[in-house]
Amino acid sequence: MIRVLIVDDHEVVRQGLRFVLDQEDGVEVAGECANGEQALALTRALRPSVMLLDLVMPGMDGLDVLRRLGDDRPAVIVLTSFHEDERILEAIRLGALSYLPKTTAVDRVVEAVRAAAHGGSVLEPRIAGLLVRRMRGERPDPLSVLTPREREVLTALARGRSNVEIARSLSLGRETVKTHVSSILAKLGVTDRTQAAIVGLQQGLVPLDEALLDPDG
Amino acid sequence: MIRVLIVDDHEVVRQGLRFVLDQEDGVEVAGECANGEQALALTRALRPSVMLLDLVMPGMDGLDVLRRLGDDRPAVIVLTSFHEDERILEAIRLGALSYLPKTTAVDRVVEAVRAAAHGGSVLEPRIAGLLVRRMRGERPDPLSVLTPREREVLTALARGRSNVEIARSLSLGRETVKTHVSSILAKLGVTDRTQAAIVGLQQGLVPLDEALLDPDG
DNA sequence: GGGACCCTCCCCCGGCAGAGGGAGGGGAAA
DNA sequence: TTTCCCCTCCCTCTGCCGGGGGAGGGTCCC
Repeated sequence: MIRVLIVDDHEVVRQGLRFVLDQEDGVEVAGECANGEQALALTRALRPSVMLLDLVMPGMDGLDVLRRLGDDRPAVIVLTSFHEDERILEAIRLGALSYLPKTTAVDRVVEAVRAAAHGGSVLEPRIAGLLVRRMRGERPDPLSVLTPREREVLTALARGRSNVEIARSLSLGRETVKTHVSSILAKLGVTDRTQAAIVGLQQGLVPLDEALLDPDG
Repeated sequence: MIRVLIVDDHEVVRQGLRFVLDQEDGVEVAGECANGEQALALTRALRPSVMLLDLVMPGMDGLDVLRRLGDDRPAVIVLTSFHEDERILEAIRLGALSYLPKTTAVDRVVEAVRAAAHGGSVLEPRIAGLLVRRMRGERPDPLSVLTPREREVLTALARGRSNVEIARSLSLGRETVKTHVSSILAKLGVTDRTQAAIVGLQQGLVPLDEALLDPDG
C-alpha cells in the first residue's frame, strides 16, 4: 500500500488529488496539509511513502521542506504551477524525484506516485530536456551567456532606463553602454531594448514591482 | 438546479471542483473544459447558469473569454492563482461577479456558486478592499485613464512589439500606432515604450511568462 | 609572447521613436 | 445641433537607438 501525503495550500487541489488517488488500488492518502511546517510534522507522524509537494506556499515553501526533510524521507513529487527553471532544478537537486506542472493530466500524477514508490521518476518532456541540456553543460539560463558588466546593464535596462541614464549611473560613456546593449541584444536573440528588458524581468533580474523605482529606493 | 461550467487548464483542479460541487444539493456540473475556445463553445451548447473560470490558460485566456461572452452570459466566477491587481480589476470590469484565489476554502467556492446564481458576489477581503480603495480614488488605477484602443496597444507593447508589428497585428497605420503610443506615454507619465511596457506588465495586462511569445496572442 | 575575452570608447549611418501640430469621421451626450 | 471624445491618418523634426565597423588596454592562460 502506497501511503501519500498531500502538501498544497490550495484546498481545491488537495480535494482533487485526494479524490483521484483514493480511486486507485494500492494507494491511500495518509494525510494532507497546507504548509511546510505541517508537512514536516506529518511526515514524522504518518511516515508516508510518497509526498506530493507544492512549491509555492505561504511561510515555509516547498524548497524549504525539501531542505529540512531528514534522510529517512518519503519519495517527493513536486507538483506546482511554478515554472521558473532554476526552482525546478533546485527542487531536483534537493532530492525531488518527479517534477510535474499542475497542468499535468491526472493519469500522469498517478503514474508518478506509483513510480515514486519504487524510486522512479516521471518528468514532463520539457523538464527532462532541461535536465539533459544541463547534463551536457548547456545553460538553460539565457543570462548565463552575459558578462557581469552586461548583466549590470541589462538590470538597468529592465528598470526602464535609457542609455544615457545607464551611462551616468555606471559612470560610463554613452558609447560603451551602446556596445553592451548591442551584445546583450545579440546574445539574448532579441531585437530591441524593450524585449531585452522583458527577458531581464522574466529571469528575475529585477523584481517586477521595483522595475520603475529609483535605484536607491 | 444551478448548472456549472468549469473552465480550467489544470485537470486536478477540475476534478477537485467537480467532486466538491457534485456533493452539493441543487448544483450540478454541466461540463468542463481546459481552454477559452471550448469555454465559449460549451457556453453556447450547454447554457450553464454559472461559469467557474480560470484566468491563466494557454491560448485564449480567461479575460479573452470574458470579452467574447455575449450578453446572454452565465454568471462568471473567476477562480485563479493569479494575483495581479490589474487583472483582477479588469476581470471585474469585464463582468466577473466573484474573484476567488485558488487558495480559497472550498466552502467559499460553493458559496460563490450559489451567490452567483442570484447575481451575488463573493469576494476575498483583500479584493473587496481593493475595490473600495479604488472607489475612493485612493490609488487611481493607472490604466483606467486609457481608452480601450490604447489598452490594446499597451498590451502589444508589453509583449515587446515594435510600432510596425503592432500596426500590422491591429490592421492600423504606423502613424496611428505612434499616436496611441504617444498618448499612452503621456497618460502613464513615462518617457519611453520600455517603461510603458513595464507598467503594462506590472498591471498584469500580459502575464510575464507570455510576454515574448507568438504574435497573435 | 600570442590568444582569447572583457571593458572601454570612437566613427558612420539608416531608421525607428517620440514630440508637436493638423485634420477628418463617427458616436454619444448635452 | 453643437460639443466632446475617440479613432484614424498625415507631416515635420529632433534625437536616440541599433548595426557595423575599428581600436586600445586590461587580465588570464597556454
